[in-house]
Amino acid sequence: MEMTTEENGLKKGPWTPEEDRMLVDCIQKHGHGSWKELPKLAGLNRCGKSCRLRWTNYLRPDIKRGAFTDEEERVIIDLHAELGNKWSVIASYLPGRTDNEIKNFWNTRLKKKLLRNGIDPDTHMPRTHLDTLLPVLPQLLSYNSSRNLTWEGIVRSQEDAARLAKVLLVGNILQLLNTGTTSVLPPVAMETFSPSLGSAQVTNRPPWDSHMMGLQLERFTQKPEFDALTCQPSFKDALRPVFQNTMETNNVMDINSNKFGESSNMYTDYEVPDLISASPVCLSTDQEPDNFISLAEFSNPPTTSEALEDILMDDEASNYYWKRVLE
DNA sequence: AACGTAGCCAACCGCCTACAC
DNA sequence: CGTGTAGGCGGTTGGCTACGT
Repeated sequence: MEMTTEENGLKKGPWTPEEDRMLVDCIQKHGHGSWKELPKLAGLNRCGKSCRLRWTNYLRPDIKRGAFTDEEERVIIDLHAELGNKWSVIASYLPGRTDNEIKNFWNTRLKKKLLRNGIDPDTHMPRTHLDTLLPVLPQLLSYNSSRNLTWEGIVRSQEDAARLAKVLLVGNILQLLNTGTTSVLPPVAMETFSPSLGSAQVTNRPPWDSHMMGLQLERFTQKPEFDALTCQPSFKDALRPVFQNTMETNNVMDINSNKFGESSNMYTDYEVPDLISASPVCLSTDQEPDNFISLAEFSNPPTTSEALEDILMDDEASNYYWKRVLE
């Protein structure tokens, strides 16, 4: 690898084992009180900043090497949802991991994983339905066009479309209640609709990771009786029965508490699922990518998407709640 | 075998903040 | 209070490697 040298004569680029040894020796002898003075003390032709970075990100004895565990992954996702790109703060919750390492892990893997799961990595909220549906549109089209649709099939597709519209609307209502903005992706797996849509090999997941779902529900339940935007009675009353069970059974983070991270089990109370397969018919076990999760994982513990499914699948209940919502 | 591409990660860059003077 | 400097932080780059064509 080519060695680069700055105009001031200081070396840049990758560190050699010899340089590493000199730096470690020096810090063990003298500590690193002044990073500016350290290179001279160590006999290194590097700037203090470079030495500090090398030490903190690579040579420090308490650095934890190796792949991130699932637990660490969950912590990072949840902390990022709370803190954003505060890598140094996030690193403080993960002993032995550096901010740089976490940042790289986030940018190269977690971000993509969340995107695949339909979650916007910046907001930790579901991506827009267009973002989500467009990638699978060709599959949906090719699947349906590959069949000779009978009238029954056509009607079925219409039903699918109606169900999809309902899901989108529920998602938008939820987001409106929570953030005052709309545009949200369909929060349930495609197989919810019908086999005609469910056969598409699409990366589905619950609408939000469990943690965020907890926040959503918490906010949801703490909404004032009247909607702040419309000064009308909130939709929550109409929807509350649907979520009651979920709210009672799920552990949710107390967003009013500043004790984030103090609970020893707060990261084990829920799972951040990966992806679920769109259709057991379509995907055999050995075909499933490792980032897919089973439907069983998806449905336990109960989530809002289950509640949504209840709305959608139970026609009587559906009619009742939708009547309430639309009134 | 050669080439192209994507993923990964160490290291650098530039900006911000705290602090000393 | 203004200025200079060191340290810290997040964003970005560039090289290495693995994999696909």
